[in-house]
Amino acid sequence: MRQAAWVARCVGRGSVPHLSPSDLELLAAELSTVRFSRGDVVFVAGQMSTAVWVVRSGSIGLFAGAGADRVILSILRPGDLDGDVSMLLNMAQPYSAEALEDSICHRLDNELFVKMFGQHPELARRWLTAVASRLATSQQRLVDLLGVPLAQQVARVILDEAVDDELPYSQATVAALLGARRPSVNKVISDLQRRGLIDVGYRSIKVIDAAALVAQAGRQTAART
Amino acid sequence: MRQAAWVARCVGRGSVPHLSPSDLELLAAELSTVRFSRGDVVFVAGQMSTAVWVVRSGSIGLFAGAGADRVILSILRPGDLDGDVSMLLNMAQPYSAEALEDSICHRLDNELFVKMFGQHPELARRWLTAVASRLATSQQRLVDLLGVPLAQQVARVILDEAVDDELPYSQATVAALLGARRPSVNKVISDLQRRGLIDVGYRSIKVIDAAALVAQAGRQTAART
DNA sequence: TCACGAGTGTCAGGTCGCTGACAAAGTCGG
DNA sequence: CCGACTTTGTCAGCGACCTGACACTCGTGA
Repeated sequence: MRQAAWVARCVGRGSVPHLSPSDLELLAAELSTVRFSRGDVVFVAGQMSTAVWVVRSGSIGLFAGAGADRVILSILRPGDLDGDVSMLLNMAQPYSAEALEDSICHRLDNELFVKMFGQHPELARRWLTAVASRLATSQQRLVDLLGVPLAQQVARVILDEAVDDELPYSQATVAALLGARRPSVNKVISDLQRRGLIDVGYRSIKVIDAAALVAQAGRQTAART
Repeated sequence: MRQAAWVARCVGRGSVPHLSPSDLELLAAELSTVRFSRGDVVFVAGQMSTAVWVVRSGSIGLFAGAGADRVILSILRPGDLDGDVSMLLNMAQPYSAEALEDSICHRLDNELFVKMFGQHPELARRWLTAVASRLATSQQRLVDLLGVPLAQQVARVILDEAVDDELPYSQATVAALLGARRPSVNKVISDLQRRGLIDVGYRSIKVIDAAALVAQAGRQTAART
């Protein structure tokens, strides 16, 4: 029950509208909760999606490619959902999903998801907002990576992905986020540590001097013609 | 009138549902048509979006960054729409839009757009599909660019953006699509031409041997764990 | 039809990031 | 508390891509 309310809150972050008690019952009936340990696979690329996932805690990485060229498209955090797009477009999952930390997710069967959002326009609107927000994020990622030296890419990804000024991922994970190689990323990270901008631990990066990191990231504030 | 029907067809490509005659009247009342010459600016990054644009003909490039680091996030083609995301998220335009060819666009004021889609659920659903489709495309672009050698990136972009086996853009534009520099891209293109895969002209690339280009692009067919 | 701007072709030199490898340090289950 | 595994730190060599430049060709508008 409480889970259903939480899902309703999270779809379309920041918005406030609630579900009615009857909605909650409807949701809770089909809503299942699944725990994943770090490294567990949530779904695999190439399969048709049968359910929509909502992250409750932890973080889930979306992986594309294989072997050394495996790349992380995005990291899902609590409140994020996935599987809806490939369901909507009736396509196979274009990426695999894997827990980057011990995580808890909710699973909604496709049919239920569609029914729910078909019946409740204001919920559908928040869904639309959620998808739009992911699109904006994905495009921002393109801007952050295209034609930018690795030192800046690393700074940007640290700033973007850090929660409470901490990044609980291995440097190999950071490299996969950038489509770069671990030794190259390590060189940048070591340099940032020596300069006192971050603190590096085992599978952990902590932000010490956020302002300096922002300078390092060197984002354009405005894009002039 | 005919314009309004066209917009209804295009939102959410491939779907067939029509608007009712009254919808058409409603749309046509506020729908304006604007012509752009190559190089004309449609909207500028940093501004709040006041309207949603639908491309009727030609192509519109979405640019981020400034000067030599200007990068193309996406190329809008007939049927594509833009401006809706930043309206929905109530944010400033994160990129500028500029005509890459002589183009014709339709403009819908935000208010009308919201009203239309609020009143017509099946239209709203196709809008959702359109946004989801753009998200999938944006993510595919990340996969196509991250950690991939330039020779493959160029082949992929030619295959993806070509219409009728032709790409009517300058090599500088192709370079901006990749976040790479023109001389580097030119080297790859010259090589492809020498090998007979493409034909290069003034502001034009034609695909000759699509199969060989696909091989050159070297995309992973499936992503294994 | 001529001049100018836009686009293409090319190059030498420099730098950045990759390759492949190895040692050292941290973590965790048994 | 030990051994296996994961993660970090580092390096030399190399290749890919960038920098900045210049000549040449193609359109286009006066």
